[in-house]
Amino acid sequence: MEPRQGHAPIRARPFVLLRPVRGKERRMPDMQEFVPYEETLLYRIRHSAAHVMAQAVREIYPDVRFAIGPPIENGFYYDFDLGRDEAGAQRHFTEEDLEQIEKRMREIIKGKHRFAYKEVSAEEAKKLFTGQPYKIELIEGLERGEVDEYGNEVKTRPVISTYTQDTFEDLCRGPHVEHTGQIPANAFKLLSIAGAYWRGDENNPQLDRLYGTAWEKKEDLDKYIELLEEARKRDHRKLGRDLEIFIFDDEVGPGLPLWLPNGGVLIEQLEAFAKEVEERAGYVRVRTPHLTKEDLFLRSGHLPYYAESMYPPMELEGVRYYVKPMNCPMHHKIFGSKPRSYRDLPLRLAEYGTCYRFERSGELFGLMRVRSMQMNDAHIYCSVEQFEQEFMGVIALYHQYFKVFNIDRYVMRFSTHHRRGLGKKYVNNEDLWVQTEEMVRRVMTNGNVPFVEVPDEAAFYGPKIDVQIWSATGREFTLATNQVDFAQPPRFDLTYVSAEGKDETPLCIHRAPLSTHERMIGFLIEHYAGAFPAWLAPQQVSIIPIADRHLDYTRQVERRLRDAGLRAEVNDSSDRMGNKIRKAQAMKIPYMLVVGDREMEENAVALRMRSGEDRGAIPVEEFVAYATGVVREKQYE
RNA sequence: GCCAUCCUAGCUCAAUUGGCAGAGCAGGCGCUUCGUAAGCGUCAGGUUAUGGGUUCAAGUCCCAUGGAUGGCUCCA
Repeated sequence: MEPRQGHAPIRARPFVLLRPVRGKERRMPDMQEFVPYEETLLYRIRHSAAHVMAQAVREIYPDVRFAIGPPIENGFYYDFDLGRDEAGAQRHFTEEDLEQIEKRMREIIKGKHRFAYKEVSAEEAKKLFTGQPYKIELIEGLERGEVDEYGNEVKTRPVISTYTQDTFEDLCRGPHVEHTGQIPANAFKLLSIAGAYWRGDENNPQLDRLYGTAWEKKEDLDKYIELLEEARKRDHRKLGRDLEIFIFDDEVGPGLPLWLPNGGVLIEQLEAFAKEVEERAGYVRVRTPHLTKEDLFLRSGHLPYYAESMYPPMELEGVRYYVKPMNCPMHHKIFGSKPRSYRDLPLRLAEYGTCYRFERSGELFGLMRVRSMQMNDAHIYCSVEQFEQEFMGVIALYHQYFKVFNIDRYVMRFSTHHRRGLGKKYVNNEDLWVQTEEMVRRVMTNGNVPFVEVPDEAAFYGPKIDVQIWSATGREFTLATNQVDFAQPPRFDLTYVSAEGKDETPLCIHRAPLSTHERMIGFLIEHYAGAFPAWLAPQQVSIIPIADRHLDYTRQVERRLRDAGLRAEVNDSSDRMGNKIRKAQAMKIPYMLVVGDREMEENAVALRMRSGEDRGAIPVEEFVAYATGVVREKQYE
């Protein structure tokens, strides 16, 4: 996969990058780059552009109230509260405002106004920002020395400072460029208007956020715009439709994908692969229903924590049933279905389970975030002594899969609990949290697996290792997950008899290395830009007769390839050869076999690769051996 | 769910800003039988997302609903 961005200095230290500041700030780290973003010129340019934008906004909306305006990856934003109009309705920016603001920003830049730094006392600061409630709140936070502008805790009491350029003074710790003239007037652009909650809390008022991008020079801006366009072409939502992999239908409902035949092939191939790998790794397959009684989810502890993301229950003969949002409780039931001995452990129950989760409408995102999904799920029941080996076994599976898919742009995130969530987001047993987290930390460290630790991202029943990936358009998702569960086995009274003849409670590892079909395929479409390796490609071979007299022969070739297990089809349309090739290319079919008089004569086919490479005529049997080999070995050409 | 924007044929997009809904690609049919990314012709395809309103007249203006997109929030 191409680096998403190779030309901009970005934050390098994962701990800085992935600090839990939410949203856009989290990004794929580039391990090659060691200059902290905060220390780059680009950071100053973007930060300064945000201030200039704020000044321009105030000139249009004099009674605007300012929130915060930091540099971010690729640009900057500023949050504003435009107040209410005469009718009492909240005012918002319009598209025309954007143009006007951008124009005004260029004028301010031309003025070469100095950015003047000033330290102030909290008292002075509050006086300076009279009538600016958000700034006052920030100052009070700084005064108490508790939180920074994002609401994150800080250790030391910071200095309160302001920067002034031209007529505009803003609460700010910098740094900035020396004067507005150092912001390249032709290398920035305002991008969009968005709503954003004050301090990222949906219970707070929603502000108007203006996003902009800024670069050191125009060519960088142009490159960035081009990059965005390239990303759009790679977007699985576009490719999914063009390549006829899946659709969404209004009448079916949002977040409920319909898999077209091509998508069906992808699913079948992934499942066959998973089955093969899991069987070798000692998993056994189970199958469980889509529905269960409410009691099961009360027992598992899901209902009190996650009822909001579950579809509402249906009541039948006085009993409430839920569509399952996960498979674990049923697997627990299978574990508990008979007495277990330590000799049964580890027991690895696998199922590509079909789950339904109610995601709020605005949270849906193509295949990456859906309401119906099929998980590459399994639950491993093991003793504490077996934990390390089992946990590492799962990490090894990840690596095995990722190697086959050539996935290398990811971050393993160690998601731990946070004290403030105990009893709410998390099972209330801090000792067990600390203990299992230490266990995972040790296992990962011993196994030499790089990871970043992020507090307050755990599952409600235990810590986990998530594999974080980025969509073509830059959104972060958890692809695979490997979770420790110390809470559910006791809730289900799961036990096994130890060698000493005592009842012990097993640990449970929840794992989904291949994610869900939805997210995995969404990711793979973008990862391969639709050009799947042959083993996954919905159609592997397009057989192209040059003229109708070659039709019979191509049908024989088709028969031979299908017998060999290849997904091949003759293009028998009245198109000319060139157009048949063009259509096969558009569908990103790995192999095109052109057949004319010469090939027919020699029982051969002329092999054209998806890359455009012409490999010339080869015997049919040679192609069969070659293609089946590539498929068998899951090679990516 | 919240804020903003958008919704015209399967896809990509037009329609002189309130005055006869159109093109390319894709599809059907016919002709063409061709050597590595677009052969020619022809036909069909639409209650302009849905419902209501304003108007002599609505794809265009207003309201509601649905869906999508960019963010925010959320993400077991």
